[in-house]
Amino acid sequence: MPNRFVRKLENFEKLPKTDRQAIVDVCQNIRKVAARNVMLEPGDWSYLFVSGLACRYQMLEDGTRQITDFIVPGDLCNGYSVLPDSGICSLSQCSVAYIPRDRLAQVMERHPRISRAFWRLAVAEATILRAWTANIGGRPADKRVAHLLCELCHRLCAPDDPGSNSCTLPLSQVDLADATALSPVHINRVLGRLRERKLVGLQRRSITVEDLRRLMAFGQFNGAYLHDVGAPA
Amino acid sequence: MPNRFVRKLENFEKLPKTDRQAIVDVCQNIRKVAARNVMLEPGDWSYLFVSGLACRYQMLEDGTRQITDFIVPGDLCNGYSVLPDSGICSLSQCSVAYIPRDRLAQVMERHPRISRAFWRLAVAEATILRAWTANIGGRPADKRVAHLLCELCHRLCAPDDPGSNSCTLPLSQVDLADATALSPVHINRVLGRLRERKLVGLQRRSITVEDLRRLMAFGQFNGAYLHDVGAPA
DNA sequence: CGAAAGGTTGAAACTTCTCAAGCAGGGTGG
DNA sequence: CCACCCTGCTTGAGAAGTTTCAACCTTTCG
Repeated sequence: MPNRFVRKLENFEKLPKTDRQAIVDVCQNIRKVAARNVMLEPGDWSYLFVSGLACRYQMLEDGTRQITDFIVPGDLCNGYSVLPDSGICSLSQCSVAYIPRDRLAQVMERHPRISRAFWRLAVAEATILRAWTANIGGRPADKRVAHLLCELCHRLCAPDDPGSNSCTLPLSQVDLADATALSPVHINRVLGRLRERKLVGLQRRSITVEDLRRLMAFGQFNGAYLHDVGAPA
Repeated sequence: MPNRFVRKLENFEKLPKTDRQAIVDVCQNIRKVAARNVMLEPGDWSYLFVSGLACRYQMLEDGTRQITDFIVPGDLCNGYSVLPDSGICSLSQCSVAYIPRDRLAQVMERHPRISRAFWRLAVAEATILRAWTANIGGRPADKRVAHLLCELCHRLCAPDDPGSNSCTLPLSQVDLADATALSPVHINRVLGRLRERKLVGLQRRSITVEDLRRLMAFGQFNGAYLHDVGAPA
């Protein structure tokens, strides 16, 4: 199950078998979390997401919820940066490996390579966050939405079906609005236009990317910044 | 000189003297970079910023420049995430320690604690990036500008003068526009209003925060997310 | 001295938001 | 099984915030 995490780490740092095993060992305590559940980032546990989709968000002073990033299988959430008014919310049903904080520290102590891989991974994730900022700050609504959907497809769907040109995302329109910093009403209109062009399909609580390649062109999406994190094996 | 970096790392992980020394040793090759210089993130070097202010940016398809974060003394830029259309630009004169990539790898190999501290630091920086997203996505222009200025003051000025209530930032209005995702014209008007309220002062290529405490209240700034990185010793 | 860069100001245009009302589906209790 | 409610989606119209265009000014620099 945590293979995907190991695979991701090995994008950065080839790990000897003992290191890989150490990671697998530490990920035994897996639990299911229902969709639409707020998961407080706890002080003593780290989360390794095994399946499902979640998002990190921040509440602003005026009651707005800003989603700051999505969490996909193979992502590690260490509760170090617990802030008031921020949290993690599952969007679909997720399974999550709960890792005691001190065991993780122990593993890093004993396997320096893992520490370094963690660092590289964190740096790569920062690149994704910057692309998010650029997307929200710089692109008009329709391309912004398209770009975000493309990112999610790549991070979420690609590993299971590399050549896939379509992918269903468990997002409500309000979720998308909070992620793109647009109003739900506007999101609805933008999605309507994307649907007219047969780029996406809309369901009650999910959005299907029908033609990923054309959507990428439309949203000027270049996946280089994903740094192959989560790419097919 | 790199003391500030060590100090930052030790926010996360107490380092033995040998580790601290290893970092200092690796930071000997210091060069000056003039203001307004594009510094390509090179493949073989890491940069440790010692003094000055720089920014990371990303060019978008329509020619917009989006600044995604600021780089302050004590920040480490490892060129791993070199992307097309993104780069680093000095805003003031900077001094930068150039560190050969392989030496840094070596240091991490020999000093596992340093790797772990690097990881923690990268995670903390991600928190700052998320706050940036939330700021751009969620706040109206005036508060957004105020918030950004507050962040910069905290990261840039505080270490030198903890209790300071004012601080001069080497930013042109266009820089601020690119950082906040607002047009230069609008930035100009917003700054005009902040000046009327005696919150900031405007110079030709710099902005002075005159009353940081009031500006923080106005921009609803809570520095918790800075995670004490760069905080006074 | 001229040119370039940064800043200032006004007016019109545009994107996006808000408010408001209405519809559809899915689950629940009667 | 139906009525109901709740959530999520849809649509229209007016309002707001922000952008664009354009002109002009000021300072710096070559």
